[in-house]
Amino acid sequence: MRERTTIKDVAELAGVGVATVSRVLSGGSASPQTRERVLAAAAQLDYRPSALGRNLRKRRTGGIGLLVPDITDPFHSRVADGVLACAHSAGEPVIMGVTGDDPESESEVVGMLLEQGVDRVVAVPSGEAEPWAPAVRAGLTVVFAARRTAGYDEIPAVLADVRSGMRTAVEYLVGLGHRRIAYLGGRGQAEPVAAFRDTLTALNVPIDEELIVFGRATRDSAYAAASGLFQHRPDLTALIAGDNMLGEAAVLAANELDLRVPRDISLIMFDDVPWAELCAPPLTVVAPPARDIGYRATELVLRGGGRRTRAVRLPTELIVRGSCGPCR
Amino acid sequence: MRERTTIKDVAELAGVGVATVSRVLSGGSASPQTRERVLAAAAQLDYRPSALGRNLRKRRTGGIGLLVPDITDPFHSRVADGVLACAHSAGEPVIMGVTGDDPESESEVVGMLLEQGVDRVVAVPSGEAEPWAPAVRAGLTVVFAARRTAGYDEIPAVLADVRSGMRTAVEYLVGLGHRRIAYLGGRGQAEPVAAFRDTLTALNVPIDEELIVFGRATRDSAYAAASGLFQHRPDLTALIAGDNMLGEAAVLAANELDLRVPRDISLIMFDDVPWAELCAPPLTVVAPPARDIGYRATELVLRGGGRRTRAVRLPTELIVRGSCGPCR
DNA sequence: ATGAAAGCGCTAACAA
DNA sequence: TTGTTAGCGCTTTCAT
Repeated sequence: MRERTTIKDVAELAGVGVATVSRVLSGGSASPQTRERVLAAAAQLDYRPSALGRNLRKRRTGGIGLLVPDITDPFHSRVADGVLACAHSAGEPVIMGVTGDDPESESEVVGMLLEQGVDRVVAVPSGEAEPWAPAVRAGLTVVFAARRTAGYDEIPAVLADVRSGMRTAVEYLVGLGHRRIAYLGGRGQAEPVAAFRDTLTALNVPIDEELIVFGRATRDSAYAAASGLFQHRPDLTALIAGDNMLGEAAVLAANELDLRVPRDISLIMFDDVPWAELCAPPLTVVAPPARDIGYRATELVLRGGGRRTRAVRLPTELIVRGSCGPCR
Repeated sequence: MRERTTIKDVAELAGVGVATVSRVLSGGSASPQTRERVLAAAAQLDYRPSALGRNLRKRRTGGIGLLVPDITDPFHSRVADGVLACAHSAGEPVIMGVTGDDPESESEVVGMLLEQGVDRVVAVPSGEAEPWAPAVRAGLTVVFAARRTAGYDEIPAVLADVRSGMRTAVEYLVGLGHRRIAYLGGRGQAEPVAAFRDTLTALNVPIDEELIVFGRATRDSAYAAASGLFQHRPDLTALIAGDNMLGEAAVLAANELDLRVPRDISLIMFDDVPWAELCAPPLTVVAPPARDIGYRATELVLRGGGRRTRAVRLPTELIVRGSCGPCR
């Protein structure tokens, strides 16, 4: 790296003091003359103020931290995209880390963020509480996106309204005549299951515990769970997958077992992804506003976390395509 | 943000000078006694050295910049994942920005990186040259990933070996009896088209310029291009799509026009994505090692760009699934 | 082996 | 309006 141009160089070339340069560049008062000279010098030297020096001095690091379980997951990548977009328009750099949904790794990343002096972070948390202790102890502003973590109810969160999304989905299926509906969920997410149960109850459909199944956060585990469900319970007529990976597993398993969709089994997936339209038949989904979640979470963190905001819930949308049919 | 614990606090509590703390924490020499005391104090105060202070002092910002056109694109998200993984294991934070493949936006992001004092960047460039002028002028180490930009041949790049990938794909198709093969590419990518032409020539298949078509970087444009191709040239028997978005468009357009794959048209897509297996029929693809590209590019940038490395090409893999059949 | 002191590039008080 | 100066938290000579 070549020697960096500093404020001193600019001051020298412009024949003024460093403070004047600083003032001019941050829009402070200066005589038109001086301002001119400083600007010219800065331009000539291609000067860029060092965020390092500035932040050190201001005792606050700019920038916002972004933490997602897996950037290759289309849902999380859309959340990230929203965060990036908002941060960009606010002129804030974003420091990103992936956790793999592993609390240990999450701790590391939080530590890294702390070390970097980042004082605002948007995170899709693993759900474990411990990794966040150092962050709150250090007093940084965190906003959770898409999920929250038990024990930190005071940390604001921007979430999809899964309750209403689940209600819509289940009502749709029940309206089609289905009664033996399975829910294939991810681990550690209490809310969707609760909503699933509640809706069933509200509609007077008996809850069959065997039809509530969880996969861990790997493709194989998801596939195993879906496949197991289909094989053990051939009486099943509909399935709701809790995220796109689970949905993918369900489609794959159904294909593999020669189940016809929607004749043999109706499928609904939480999360809308490009391939949902490409499937045969195209998948009916509950679409969460992933990008908005990221965007709004970032707005919130930029505003300092919003004193009284606990959680904002963004509506989901049921997109009916071809994967659900009347109960056989 | 609460008052940060500084090296001074630790020194005070341990009853030593700040220099000693610094030394101990960075593995310098110290008497076992002192070391003990310092470590204890640091632990008690939950001290984390500020990267800000350190970097300012060392006159080099740690961290590596990452620049992709679109983080929601599965290819780029895998590249990003590779970068993140490598950076993580090297203990380097990554500052990320998206460009939307827009040179103007790219310039902005590069400027932001420069301002942050980042001195190493991995980028999937838009292809335009101007945005990179400030970066090379400032002397930062850049490594391109997946693409390069004309005019900056001295900047090392980690690429998929599209030439050989293209050769494999075309040979496979020709082996199946196809002769009217279309190529649907993205704008501004010269290499794949050239490889397409060369392979055709080498195999004595006449080149039909009408069958070489480009879409811009939007879904609509890609769809229009694919659809137009199918409609204007019903004699077409095979199509190669240059990336996953183009492939998606091709599948969609084929469905829409009731073309049966592979009976009416054989399809090969560059890039392997989860939905390729979900399609009916599953898509035959040329899989580029996206994650590796990111990983290797990061290794390279960490090594300082490798004095004499110009380009490293990683092999692709033809994955035969069900979207290609014998020529009708 | 350890501490004192000099900055790294910047901004904010304070003077002039 | 402008310049001088004192740090922000850290590492690194240079003495001790």
